[in-house]
Amino acid sequence: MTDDKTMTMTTTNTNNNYHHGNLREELMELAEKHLVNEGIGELSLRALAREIGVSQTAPYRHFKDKNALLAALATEGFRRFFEFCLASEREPRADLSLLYFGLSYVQFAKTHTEMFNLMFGPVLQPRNNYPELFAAGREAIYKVRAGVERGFKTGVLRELDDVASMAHTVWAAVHGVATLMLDHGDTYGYHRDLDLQAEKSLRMMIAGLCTDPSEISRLPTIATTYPPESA
Amino acid sequence: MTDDKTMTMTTTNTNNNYHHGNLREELMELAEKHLVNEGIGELSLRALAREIGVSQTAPYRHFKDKNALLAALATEGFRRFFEFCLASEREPRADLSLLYFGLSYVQFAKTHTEMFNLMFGPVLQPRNNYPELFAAGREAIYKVRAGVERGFKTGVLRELDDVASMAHTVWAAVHGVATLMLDHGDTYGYHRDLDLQAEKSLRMMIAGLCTDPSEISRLPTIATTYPPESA
DNA sequence: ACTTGATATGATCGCTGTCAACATTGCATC
DNA sequence: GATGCAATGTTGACAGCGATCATATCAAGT
Repeated sequence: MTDDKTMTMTTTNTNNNYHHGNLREELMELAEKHLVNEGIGELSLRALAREIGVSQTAPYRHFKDKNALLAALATEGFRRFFEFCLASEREPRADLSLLYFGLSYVQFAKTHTEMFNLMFGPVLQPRNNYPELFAAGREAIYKVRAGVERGFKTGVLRELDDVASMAHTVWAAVHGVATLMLDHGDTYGYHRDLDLQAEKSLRMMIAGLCTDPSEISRLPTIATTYPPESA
Repeated sequence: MTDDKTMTMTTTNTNNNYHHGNLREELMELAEKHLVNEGIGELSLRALAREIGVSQTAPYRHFKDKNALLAALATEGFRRFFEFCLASEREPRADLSLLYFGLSYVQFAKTHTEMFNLMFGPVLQPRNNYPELFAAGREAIYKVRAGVERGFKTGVLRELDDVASMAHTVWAAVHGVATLMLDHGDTYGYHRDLDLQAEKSLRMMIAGLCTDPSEISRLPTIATTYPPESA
């Protein structure tokens, strides 16, 4: 659309039109904007280059191919996601912490849908070629694992199985609620409060893993007000 | 590859090379084959037409665009899936029936990965333009709903919430286990038995919704032998 | 001043979905 | 049996895409 090549530069720019000087970052920024607005299907390296005002092959100096850019984007997305979850990690009660993590997960999926699909969907699978992205995914799992371990130590979680297995279960519950909301939101859809439903499902499943299930049902639903205020 | 236009015809063919006579069905069959073997990314209408030996725009006589063919494919996929779940519906105990449904779901996702992603993934979303596909999705939900209702009537499921809400929860659990297996199989991956893990997670979550949780843990794991023999 | 390495360019290939105009066929109707 | 029409398939073209190549330009270190 905007066909101007007028100084879209940001930093490290020595006012030179041949070398852009900051292409990689700018590509990432713009790519994310397009990802958010138009979705992954409409994201094209050529369009990005065109919009930035650079030749269509310039991006290939910074990313081996399209997927490499997407992988970098997804890795950055995980960084955002971890910030997004900080509040839930601060909760001292392990069962509530897991619930809050789940709510964060669902909220993130809802507010960053395309990014979520990119991070957790099948596009960048398998992850052999993206070690950073792979590591980010593992880090996410370890967060749940830590929550489960804490739940064991404090006695709020039933030790139905080993830590890894129960962490997998919690993750599956959380992941299921989130993806179901995205992938089948309109199948359930209309006239149903999906946020509230998501929270109810999360509570039911997590409560089933707790020594005192009633505890997690005690406090009022907070789907609409979560996360507290940060992020 | 095979550049021959030599009699790939099947039925209703009056030995005429201009009108193929059975193009729609043949497109679907071949498309599914490609979907299974190469994945959705490599599926191209042109390639299909080429392979069948018909002009590259012929498919558009039968499908408005590529997504329309994918939608038809997904709808057919649901039909297969329902057959795949028949055994689980025959189980009289509601809790076990839900567990078996979950196992079917996971097995289907594992053995028909690309189809599963097409059916339940974000590619064909929203479903406003695919009423048949939409209806198929609803039908799937109703099956879970029926299982939950049965669980209520026979008293094996705790009435933690209304039928719709608990059906959503069960579906989320099942969906989560399956998609987690696909989307993050290699993140968890290596040296873990994903089938067994999936079953364990399903059991834990469903047991949490049962009046007698121990019951569902009693019988031995069957992940590797499910479904029984049919399909 | 000269080399070197990083970066951007333009041309090009093969692929895709889609469209408009045209050709062929089968079937229903006269 | 001839005619007309709707369904079906063809031809040719267009624009957009990812990707690769040899080449041009620049910045910085020697």
